[in-house]
Amino acid sequence: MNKSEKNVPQDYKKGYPSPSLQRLPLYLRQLKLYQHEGVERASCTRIAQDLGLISVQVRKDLSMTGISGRPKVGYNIDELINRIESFLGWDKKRKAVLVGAGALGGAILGYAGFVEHGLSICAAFDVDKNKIGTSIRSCPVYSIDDLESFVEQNQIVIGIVTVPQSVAQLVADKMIHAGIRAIWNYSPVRLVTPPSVVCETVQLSSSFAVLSSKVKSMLAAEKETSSNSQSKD
Amino acid sequence: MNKSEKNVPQDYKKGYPSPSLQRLPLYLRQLKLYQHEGVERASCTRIAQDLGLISVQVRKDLSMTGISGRPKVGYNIDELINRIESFLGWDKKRKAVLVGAGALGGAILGYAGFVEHGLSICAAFDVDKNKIGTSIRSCPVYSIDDLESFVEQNQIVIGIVTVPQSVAQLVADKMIHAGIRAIWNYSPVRLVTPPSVVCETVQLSSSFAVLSSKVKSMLAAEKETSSNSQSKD
DNA sequence: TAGATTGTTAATCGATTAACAATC
DNA sequence: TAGATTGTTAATCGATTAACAATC
Repeated sequence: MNKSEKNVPQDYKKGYPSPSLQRLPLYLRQLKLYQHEGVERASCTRIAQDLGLISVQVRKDLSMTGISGRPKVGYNIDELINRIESFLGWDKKRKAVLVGAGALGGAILGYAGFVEHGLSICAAFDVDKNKIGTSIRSCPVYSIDDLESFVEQNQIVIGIVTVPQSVAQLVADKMIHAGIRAIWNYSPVRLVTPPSVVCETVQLSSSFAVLSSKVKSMLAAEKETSSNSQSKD
Repeated sequence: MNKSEKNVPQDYKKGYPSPSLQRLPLYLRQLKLYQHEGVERASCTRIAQDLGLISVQVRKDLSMTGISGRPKVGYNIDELINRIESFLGWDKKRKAVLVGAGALGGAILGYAGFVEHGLSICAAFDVDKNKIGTSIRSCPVYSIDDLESFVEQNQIVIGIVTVPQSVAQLVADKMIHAGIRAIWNYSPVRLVTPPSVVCETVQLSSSFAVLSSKVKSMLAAEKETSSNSQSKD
């Protein structure tokens, strides 16, 4: 086996359907609500109802995790939570660094939810001398020059990119060179990464595009209705 | 026509495919790069190549906007940019308010990209007395008690929810009551809204779930490879 | 003209949903 | 038992991709 990995396919295993993966956190949150209420079991019917989905979809999604439920009864909530968390690897701590200690970086550092999902952001890095040496939300901010040694010494797996787009690829390259294995990219740049490094990009504007389209359709529909039955090609 | 709107369907018009809508900002960004380079025309082949897509998909997506290109030549970049922007309504200013002036709210206020997309955040609202009266990124922060009158007086269309989940529905209700027509929800709560108010939720953890799954598959594949050909059911 | 490209219809693929047997 | 539910196979739906004619 050699390190230049020629035959690593884009999908390491077979890959699970992305829409299903994206729904898992929804289930997890809902199940924790039930747990908090002291409920012990949940059926797909109930989960689906509470999340505005249909039960067969919930069942199929949950089956990814290998859970097995009991007819008429449903799933054991504690077990289901454990299954989802271990399926996503959220039961294990994954060490991460964040590069770009601006407003967006600060928001991610401050979002407690990610900690619950096993994400442990050990340090932030920036070029701004006013930030270097300080702490943001009890996370130390270091110089970008120290990124490589920090990643190596602390066996960091995940790199979070929250820098301006002009330097996003540069930062990613530094991360890759330092031995990072996964990049969570909040910049709009399509990062180039080797096949041995996975990458997931959060497109902040894509959600706004969907909202904008809905708004436009809504306003258009209203205009049409108000100018009664006056059709316009 | 009465205000209780019984027959407003979830999809006002017919609704465009969400995956296509989400790709439009990618095209827009790439086209602006070309424009910046002084290029006048772009083909789908080129756009697709630069974005890691295939040309027929780009062509189909762009056709939503009603653009027409010239065989062998491609599309006029200026025109295409205009088409995409007007298709999404990004050529018009949409007034918005943001409720929850925390770290996430601050990041959204600071993200210049949204301004370019016609989003004009006129004011932020919070309950924290230390924040009320201040400005975040030159956006004034008011008391949540002033939300309703502000929305009415300034004809605000969009409400951005960046509050903790415990109060998300409460805030949404206030927005709806004040006359907001669209909610951009950054809380993990499934907000209940009347059919006359559109809502788009940004699930921050869904992207992390996808990344986590990729990481897990990657690590599993490596383990398998290192423990050579020792298959394990 | 030849060849690159657009625009569109048809085929394919993948995800969602329906149907139904098994089960507690 | 009857009925609600799980688990799974089949059908449907929608998005992607292939094929190809039209065009500059």
